[in-house]
Amino acid sequence: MTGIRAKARLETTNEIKRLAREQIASKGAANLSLREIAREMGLASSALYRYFNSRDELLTVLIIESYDDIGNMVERADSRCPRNDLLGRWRAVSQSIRTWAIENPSDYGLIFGTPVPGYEAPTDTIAPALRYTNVLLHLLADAQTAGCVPLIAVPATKGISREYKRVRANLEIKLADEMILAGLAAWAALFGAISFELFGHVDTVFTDPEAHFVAISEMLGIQMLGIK
Amino acid sequence: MTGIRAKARLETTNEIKRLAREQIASKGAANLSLREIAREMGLASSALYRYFNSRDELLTVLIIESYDDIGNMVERADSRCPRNDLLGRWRAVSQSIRTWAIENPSDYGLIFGTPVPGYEAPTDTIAPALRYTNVLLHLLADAQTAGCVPLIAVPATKGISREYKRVRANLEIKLADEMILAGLAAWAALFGAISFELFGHVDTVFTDPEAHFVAISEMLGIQMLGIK
DNA sequence: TCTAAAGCAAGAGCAGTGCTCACATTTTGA
DNA sequence: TCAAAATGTGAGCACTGCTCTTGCTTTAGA
Repeated sequence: MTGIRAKARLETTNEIKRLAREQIASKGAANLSLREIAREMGLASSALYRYFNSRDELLTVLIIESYDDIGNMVERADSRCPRNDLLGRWRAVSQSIRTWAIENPSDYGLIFGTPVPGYEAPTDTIAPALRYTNVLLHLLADAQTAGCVPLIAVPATKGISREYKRVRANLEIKLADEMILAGLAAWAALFGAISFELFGHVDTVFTDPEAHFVAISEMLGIQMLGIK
Repeated sequence: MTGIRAKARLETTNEIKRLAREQIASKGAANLSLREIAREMGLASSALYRYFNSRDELLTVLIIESYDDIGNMVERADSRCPRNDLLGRWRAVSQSIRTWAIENPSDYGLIFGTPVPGYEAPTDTIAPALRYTNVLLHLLADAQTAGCVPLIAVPATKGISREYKRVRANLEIKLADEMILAGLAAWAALFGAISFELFGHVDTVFTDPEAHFVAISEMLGIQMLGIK
């Protein structure tokens, strides 16, 4: 039997992660201190290295868990809506992304903020990071199937059709040019708005950032799904 | 005469800032090390504190300079256009922001990326941070005066009119609700698109990110200025 | 059941960080 | 000329991540 020790190891590992999350929430990911965790647990700092090889490894584990978290969240938000209620699905998806971002600001910063030079996100993070994007892609595909046409057409600029042909090839979903443009623009606006809010560029302007976010999301949905 | 010393002080200050920018570009703002700067300059680390009271103060100065830099750029781009060529001004403004971001990626990251943990932006940064935003605001005001109405109206969501009333009061420019929403949404989309491009979220998809950016900007201009 | 191996914890130690302070030295301006 | 202000030094404090040796305890196999 691998009894006592295995169980203790699991508990210790979880306790480390729990305290790490607490620290990240209160003082930011960059100020995560292994020594402080050890102190709080009544351990020698060196003992932690039996459980995580480095500070970065601990961070990576937490990040992956978060990615799966947002993936789950977005997928569930989407699937709770009737499949033909496209605007409702868009609302649910955009709202769930913002909620997650606000609840996990440091994770959001790690994913969508300034890349840390030298820190290479391990390949383990790529797959979970794509889950929420796929939700949008399927939403766009369903919209196109339902006959939706974005309100604003693709402006005639050189090179665009060639670029979007490449996108279509990569994505394996045959989206029209205007749908690609509308989708990417909405995506950019969504994360732009969240970044502004989270990184403190609008906090002097708004008292109720959620109301503003909802309005933006609403507008994007109308444009993207071609609702008049 | 305040000769030799004043000149030397200016040179030393500039050298510190130069090396700091170098470090930020290569290792990220979070890993900016005053001791390393001192080492590279052949100074005692304590000597740097004659020029900047703290690491945070150095960061603040760099941030303010960056804000002024982008502010200048955007203001000049705008002023080079005929005042009544609204779409032309929007094109110039959005294009100049992207250009600046690409030419100064680490400065862009410093301002619009993940905030440096523990760093609290002092009030000195507010004024320069508003310069580039004011350009957009005046553009919106001119558009409204010219009779432009955004293509997509404000969706009826609770709290929005109250929020935008506050915005109007703060900004001293009487913009209609739909103009505020359209402007802020365009603003968010712009910086969202640039962040995606700069922080490496689309580099596997596009070979010509500029073409895509122009298309987005074009679409936003049409929506915002109500061009049919 | 006894024993060798593997797992775990401790504590000293290294190299790094921001920052302070007492102390010299140099330049300035009255 | 001479005191005051500006500048640079080096030691030192409290903190960090991480390594390594040492000793103890649980585990698994003969």
